[in-house]
Amino acid sequence: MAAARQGSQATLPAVQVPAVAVLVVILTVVEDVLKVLLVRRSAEPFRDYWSLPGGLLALPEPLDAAAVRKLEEETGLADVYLEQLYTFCNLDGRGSVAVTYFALVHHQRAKLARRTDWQPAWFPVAGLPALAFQNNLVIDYAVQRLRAKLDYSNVAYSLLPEEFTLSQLQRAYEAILARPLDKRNFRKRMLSLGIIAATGRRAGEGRHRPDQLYAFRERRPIIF
Amino acid sequence: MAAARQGSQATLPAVQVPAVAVLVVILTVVEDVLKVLLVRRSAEPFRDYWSLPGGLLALPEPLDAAAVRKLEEETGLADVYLEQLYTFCNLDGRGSVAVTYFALVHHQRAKLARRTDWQPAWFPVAGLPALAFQNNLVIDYAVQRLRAKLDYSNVAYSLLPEEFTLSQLQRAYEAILARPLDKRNFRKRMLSLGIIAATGRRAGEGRHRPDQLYAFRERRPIIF
DNA sequence: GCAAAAGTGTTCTCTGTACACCCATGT
DNA sequence: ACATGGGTGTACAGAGAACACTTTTGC
Repeated sequence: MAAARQGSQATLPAVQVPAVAVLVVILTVVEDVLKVLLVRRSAEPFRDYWSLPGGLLALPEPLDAAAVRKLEEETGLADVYLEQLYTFCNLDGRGSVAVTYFALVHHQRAKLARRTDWQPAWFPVAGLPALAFQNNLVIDYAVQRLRAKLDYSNVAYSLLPEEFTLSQLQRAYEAILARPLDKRNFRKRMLSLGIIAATGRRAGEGRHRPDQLYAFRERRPIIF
Repeated sequence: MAAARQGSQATLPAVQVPAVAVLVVILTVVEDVLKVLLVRRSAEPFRDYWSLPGGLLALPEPLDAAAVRKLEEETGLADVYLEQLYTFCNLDGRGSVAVTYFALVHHQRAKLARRTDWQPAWFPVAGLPALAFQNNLVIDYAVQRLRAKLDYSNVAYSLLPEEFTLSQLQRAYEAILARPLDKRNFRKRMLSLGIIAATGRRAGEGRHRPDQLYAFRERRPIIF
């Protein structure tokens, strides 16, 4: 590979050295619907389009740190599941490199930034409008990855409150996978994996039998 | 994320805008040993250390194209399995972003570039010396990914010749996984997956019973 | 005939899936 | 009493893992 001749900065630096963007797909489940956090662009290009939160990487900040910071700026959260997703090329049609991440947050803990410009908001993943910079591609990829990961990891811990009922957990899974799950099989599997444990407390809400509360044994990523 | 103020290019461009490197982990199996292609560096930093082939991304070349080109430059091969691996940050201690790929080649088809400098060579993955730019990390990651993928995809097609025996295939799997496999279970699984088919020809080599030759039905990536 | 590698089946365990009814509470 | 959601068990099918001997060839 020819080294990018960085000595000759004068001529066309934007054409020789690609810009590096960091994008974060922040997902949550609100009322049994999988949603993604988007910000409304207040500048060109794509002014007034919605897009994923992110921006150009400025040294000396490391990639992961930039993703964590962006997540924190939009939601106020730092201690959530976050992983690198994929690195896209030329989403903007100008040769930039976009390193993408995806994060899972509990929507009640997330306090969305309040701004006059670049305001963030939650959007149902199903039925998104066309987004800036082909961000739809990135979101599809993130959802695909999340669906796969639900099956062999405990990442859902990052979507739910500390304590939750098995029904809540199941509804979160169903919202993400977009298909119904069998109640008995779901409970059997969750319990046999040993990743959750009953807390002993009960949630008595609604006019029905009160239900057992559970918590994840580990609030950090575990691969089965 | 603060936009990297690209207007002020004059001062310290190398500090503000990260360099983007593309690295390719080219793996093969030679005589039942998993090997990786490394090139001997002929310039600072890390002169005379071995490192993964790669270089800085120069626009307008897209990321994937750079990886394909690099692979072709080193091995002469273009039609092999190649996928993006992960994007590392700061492997060089100077804040660069390294987008890494991994490729699988059949070592007899690969014609290594012959040069006086930056000469490539195959190295057994087990027992590598310390490489330039923490490249050992990248190789470990690639091997991990390859091991996982063997289990649920047909990527091995890219490691073997057009026709091969089931014993050859099994030895390739064993070399990569670094553990012995049961012959009967291996054959049963490979055949029941329907990804390979007997060609009808036999390989009569050596002083033993001649064996059936097989070929992958599809020489392109398939996920089970 | 012997050395070398090819080829071949059965059993068991575990996991995933399909499936329907009773229970505890609030109103 | 009834409406609402919580909670529970069994049976079947398919996949993976363990395991040993016979066959065909070259020498």
